[in-house]
Amino acid sequence: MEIASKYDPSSVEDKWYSFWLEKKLFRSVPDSREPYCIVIPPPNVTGVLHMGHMLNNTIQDILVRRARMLGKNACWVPGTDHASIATEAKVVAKLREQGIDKSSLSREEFISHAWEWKEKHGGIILEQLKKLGASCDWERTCFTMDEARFDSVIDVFIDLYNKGLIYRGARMINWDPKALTAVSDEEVIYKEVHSKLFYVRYRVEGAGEEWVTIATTRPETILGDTAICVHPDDERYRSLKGKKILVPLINRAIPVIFDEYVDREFGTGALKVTPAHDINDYNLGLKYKLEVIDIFNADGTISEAGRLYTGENRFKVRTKIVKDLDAAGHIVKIEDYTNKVGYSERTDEVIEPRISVQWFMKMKDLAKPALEVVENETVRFHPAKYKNMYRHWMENVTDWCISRQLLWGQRIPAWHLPDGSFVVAKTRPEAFELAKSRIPDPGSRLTIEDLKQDEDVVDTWFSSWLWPISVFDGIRNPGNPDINYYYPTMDLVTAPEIIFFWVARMIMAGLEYRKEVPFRNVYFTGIVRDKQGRKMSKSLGNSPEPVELMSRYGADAVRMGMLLCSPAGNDLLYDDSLVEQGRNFCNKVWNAMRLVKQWETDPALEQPKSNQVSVEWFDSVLSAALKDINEQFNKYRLSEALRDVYKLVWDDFCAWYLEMIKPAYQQPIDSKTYEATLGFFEKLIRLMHPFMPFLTEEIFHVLHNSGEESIMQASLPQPGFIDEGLMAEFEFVRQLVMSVRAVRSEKNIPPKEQIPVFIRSEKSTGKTAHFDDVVFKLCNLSELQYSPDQPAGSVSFIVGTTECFIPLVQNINVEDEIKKIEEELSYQQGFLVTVMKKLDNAGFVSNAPAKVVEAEKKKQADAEARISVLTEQLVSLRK
RNA sequence: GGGAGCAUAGCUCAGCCGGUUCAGAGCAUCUGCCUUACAAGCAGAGGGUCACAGGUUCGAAUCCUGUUGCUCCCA
Repeated sequence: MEIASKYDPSSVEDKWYSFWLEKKLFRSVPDSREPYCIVIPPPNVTGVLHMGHMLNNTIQDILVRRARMLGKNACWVPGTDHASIATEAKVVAKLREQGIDKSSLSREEFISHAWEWKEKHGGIILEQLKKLGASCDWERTCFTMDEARFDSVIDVFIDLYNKGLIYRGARMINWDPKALTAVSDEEVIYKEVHSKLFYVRYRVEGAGEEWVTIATTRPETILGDTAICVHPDDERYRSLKGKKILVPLINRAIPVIFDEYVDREFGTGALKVTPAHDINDYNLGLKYKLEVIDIFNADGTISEAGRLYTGENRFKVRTKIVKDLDAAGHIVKIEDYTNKVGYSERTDEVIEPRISVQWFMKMKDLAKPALEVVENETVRFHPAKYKNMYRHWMENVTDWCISRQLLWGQRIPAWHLPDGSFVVAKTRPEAFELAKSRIPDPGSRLTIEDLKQDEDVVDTWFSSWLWPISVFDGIRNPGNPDINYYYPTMDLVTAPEIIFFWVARMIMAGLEYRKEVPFRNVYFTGIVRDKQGRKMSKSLGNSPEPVELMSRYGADAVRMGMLLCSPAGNDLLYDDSLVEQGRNFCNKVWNAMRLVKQWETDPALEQPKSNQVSVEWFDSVLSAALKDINEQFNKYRLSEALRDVYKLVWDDFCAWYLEMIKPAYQQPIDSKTYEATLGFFEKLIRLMHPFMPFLTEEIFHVLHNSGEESIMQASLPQPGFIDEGLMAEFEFVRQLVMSVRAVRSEKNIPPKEQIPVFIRSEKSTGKTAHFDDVVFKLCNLSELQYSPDQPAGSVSFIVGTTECFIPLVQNINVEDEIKKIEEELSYQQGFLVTVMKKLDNAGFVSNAPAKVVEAEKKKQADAEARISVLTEQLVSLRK
């Protein structure tokens, strides 16, 4: 059978994914094994797979596949979230294309359109994840709006309301004038913008030509001004005491207030106060009981209350009002200015601070225990530096605005009564009962139809924070077998940017509803950027299309490429060369398989000593590597673990071991070595499987079958005996071989030409005792001799402290040799000086630990030995 | 404005509790090879004042202070 010399992932990947599905190898149900569970950070139904998902889900798959091979009952629960703002925007846009206006539809009609949209587009990402090899238990796929998750949200809302943790009230909130909804503090992105600082003078009432000048970036809000504020100690404004100021253009008289809040250095030291449109002004307003004039409509146009420019857009009005103010003589000057402006995360619209009646969740009490479990490492962060950020947020947490003025989502289970009060209950009849019980008059005329359900829905994150519980239906059925078995989950893999949106709140929910953290470890991935360090985005067009990338290079290659360069929490600068490296590695493994596969065994053949020692050596190398890799995984250093695997397979196995045991062309190999090699190979592909599932499954089946149907059912290899002595001995051999190769390369001796090598030593202390034959083979020697003398006409080199020689047929260039040795000598002498400096230092010898002093003494001895060898060589060369 | 983090080879990073021939890895670069598994490969080579300035110490890439530059988070 001819095996292609290039690995072709396209002929392999779909085949094995279908196989895994067919055999239900991703399926998990509770049993007596130890559980290992990950819940997917639910991607948003409006999204398509991007490079960030690729990285994130690759890591999850590695963890899950590894856990499975460690004998755990591994369960990876997939799902999506409903993304109320984003989805609603998509649906509105689609309806508009069809000529349908959202406002012409009833709530129910709109929601049925949204469901239709979700059914059509909502599963795209999950399908794409299958290409990546994601071993999710697809039978468990959840959605934040399906029945169990929907009900859980409602139940939790009611419960928290009854516990007094949810309240309704008028507060300054972040208003998105495009989506026409409130958003939480976390959904506001502050961006630096170049704007203008306008100096506007206001006339002081009654007093002829007395003016006060304020500085503002938002002159349009002048229409909502209800006070001017200055610092009580500011000499400049002493005279304003008891006076009134006239708002320009509309001549409303407003008071002057004195408060230390004002920064005297900023602008003119006088501040216009617009309580309806700025959070700080709002607080001043509360303090001084100022009038609140809301000059904006929900869509960001000026309202009737503004008196001028009614119905016009806020930004257009800014230009207009400046012109009008200038014409009326109110503009003093205009400066360029850089400030930070809040934008809506979802719509990129400039956020309008607005006073509005909304639903809030009290965070302080929930935050406290949630901080505690991270501080005491019940939940571990990887990397740990994110604890700082988490702590800072938790200690300064503000109440969470959870209501959204949207239709797509869980409608708030509050029922308003005609008298303006409300009750919170799951159903209308329940609400009615509750309402009746509140009314003191039994003969009340209240009917069930009088109840009006709140129009708002809850924030999508109010679904997501329950995810680790709700995917197992643990809110509605807290004692069910799934939740008891799988919760708490083990690892969560997510991006640091949602540490507050999601991670913090999941921990709160877990502690509140299960009295137990939702996961043990949080692995923070980096952000995937392009080569220039820019975030990948659609508008920049700097992101490769993941599915296309996988079909070009293979999913295994992409997985490797992504992971190789992304230690936890570090951003990954994506470049195709990373994926190429992954592809090349796959090909390397493939070709190693081809090599081994083509060997013929001869049962009559004895195992040569060199093969026996090679097998023993690699066995130790493998064990040592497995030990290291286990440790890397324990520390969640996945990228480093992969690097170790890469080195083990490519360098130690392919470049050294296979070359050591490789039979001559078309010669058979002894069966003992062959079997050992197959054993190694299988251990290696099992080790590699979590990283590159497809290639390893293919090779697993090509090589031989150890009984399991799939590599997924095989166990992960574990370290055995490590022969340190043998490994150290081989290090000398490795150095020797590399030196001989270097000489060959330098002297242009063709690889095919056999050469002799002499080692200055007594045979009895042969440096390569166990490996003589290996050296012979790897260096293509004609002879390997141990001798106390230097042969004539030879070049020399030093391995460790041992002198070696290669006699040359051609004349050696004495000058070149001398120069080389002199350089080496001067390096060694310099080195010796630094070592002696330490050893001559009484402080060092008396203070440093004995081990360190010993090491320095060894350095001294080695350096001296080498210096003497080099000196001798110089003497003999100069003869 | 408040907080956190980072600065090591051309690039991306590792380097733990200060001490092993400690200045490393991968990629990239350069040189030579189509050597019967692999040119998606093999062999070899060059490349760094560990941001800067002080300090602690017998000893600092590592600990402390300051400076500069960059990044992130929060308001």
